[in-house]
Amino acid sequence: MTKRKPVREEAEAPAVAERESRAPVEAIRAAAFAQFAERGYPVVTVRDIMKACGLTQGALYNHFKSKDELLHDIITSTQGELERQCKQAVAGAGDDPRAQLAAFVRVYVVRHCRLRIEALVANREIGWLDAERVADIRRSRRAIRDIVVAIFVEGVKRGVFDPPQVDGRNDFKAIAMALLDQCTHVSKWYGPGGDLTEEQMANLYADMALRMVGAQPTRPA
Amino acid sequence: MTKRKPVREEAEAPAVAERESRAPVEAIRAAAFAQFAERGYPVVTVRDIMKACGLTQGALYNHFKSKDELLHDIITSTQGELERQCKQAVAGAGDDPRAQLAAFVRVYVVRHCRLRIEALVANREIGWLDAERVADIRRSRRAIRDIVVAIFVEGVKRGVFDPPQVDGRNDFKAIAMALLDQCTHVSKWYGPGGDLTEEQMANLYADMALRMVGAQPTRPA
DNA sequence: GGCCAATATGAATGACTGTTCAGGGGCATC
DNA sequence: GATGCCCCTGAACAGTCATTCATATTGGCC
Repeated sequence: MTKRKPVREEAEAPAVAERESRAPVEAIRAAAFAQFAERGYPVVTVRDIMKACGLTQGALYNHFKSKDELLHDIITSTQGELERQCKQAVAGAGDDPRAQLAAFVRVYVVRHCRLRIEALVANREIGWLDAERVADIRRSRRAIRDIVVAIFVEGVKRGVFDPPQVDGRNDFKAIAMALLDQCTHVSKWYGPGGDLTEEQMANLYADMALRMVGAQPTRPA
Repeated sequence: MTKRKPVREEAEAPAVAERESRAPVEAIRAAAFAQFAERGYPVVTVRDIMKACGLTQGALYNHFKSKDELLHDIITSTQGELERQCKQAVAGAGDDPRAQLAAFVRVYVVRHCRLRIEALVANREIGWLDAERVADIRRSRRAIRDIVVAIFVEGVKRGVFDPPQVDGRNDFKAIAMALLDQCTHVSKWYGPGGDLTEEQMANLYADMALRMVGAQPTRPA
């Protein structure tokens, strides 16, 4: 994307040191990202990445310890941003679990429509990381799932949700996984040239989510 | 699908020649399968696969043209069987679209719980195949989606479904994709050691599916 | 002008890749 | 016993890979 050469910018803007130190790293990140998305981590070579930002293979190791670390770096930043947005959406949705769930799904779906490349890489390439690097990403995913579960719990407590039960018992985790799976994987097939806009997708999925948990109408019809 | 060498079959018990000709091919398939599932197609070597079934790398090429063809063979047989099972489930579910949808989801979910390794490979590794080999797999997936869409259409026509709309219009394809995504990806997280049995998963997902499309209760409560 | 710390280069390293192929065994058939 | 077929072996081939490193270039600072 933004391909920047290490041009020294004369002392002016306050972010001088920052921009200078960030430029090559950012270029590598962006190039790696685009290539991982298109062709997949294991078949993208270090040479490919570096050539795409006008450098040679050796230069990578001035900025990242290894190819693995580069991937990890990319995925964690995407995942962290997703978690942050989800929390923010729920926090800003007021008190009603129905509104919270709708807000959550809306943000989640819009993000996965808009940044579907990022989502794709994060979901598809995670398997190439070694166990310890994968751990904190899994933690973040569990955290997101638990946000959803908490909304379910509160909604049932207040009597505004009536989710499907398994042999008379609730299994919020399974329902949360089903919901997240369906929302996550819009990134696999949604395209802006399709029938629906991001906004329409968000509305549709929020609607389906509320139906899945048997939400009562917000105001008495 | 059934790849059979041009072995002249002597006139005798048909099972003999079949067993003999199938043994090495099947062993390779199974070994490749297990390894692709665990580590991913591009990092599994031909040597790995063949060692796992007690042969050396060269022997692969007595049975498959290339590593690519081996993967393609594995995925198409899985996908074909899935499509067959889905059609059968719907056909055997009687006339009511609600029963058809429930039967479809039940079969689809049970299969993706039970054969989650197969599903995982088929979904994750498909990207390594070249365009022409990928085409018939995509065709099969569209066929499955269209089964679902057809059920939606019929259900709405009969007034037993009331699915969420987008700006007053139906988008059955989007809903079908959402439903299939959520059912497909149980293969990523379901484990027999978890809280629910396959049967309970099937019931839960069938229930959610009916809710998603606003199905009327089957008999007046 | 001289020095320093970053950073880029590109050849070299050593390992691993999918695929080919000449050679050889095992076995049912003549 | 010979023939012919299927199948396997294991070395060889021609690549590609991530990573390292000695060497060079750079701009900022004294």
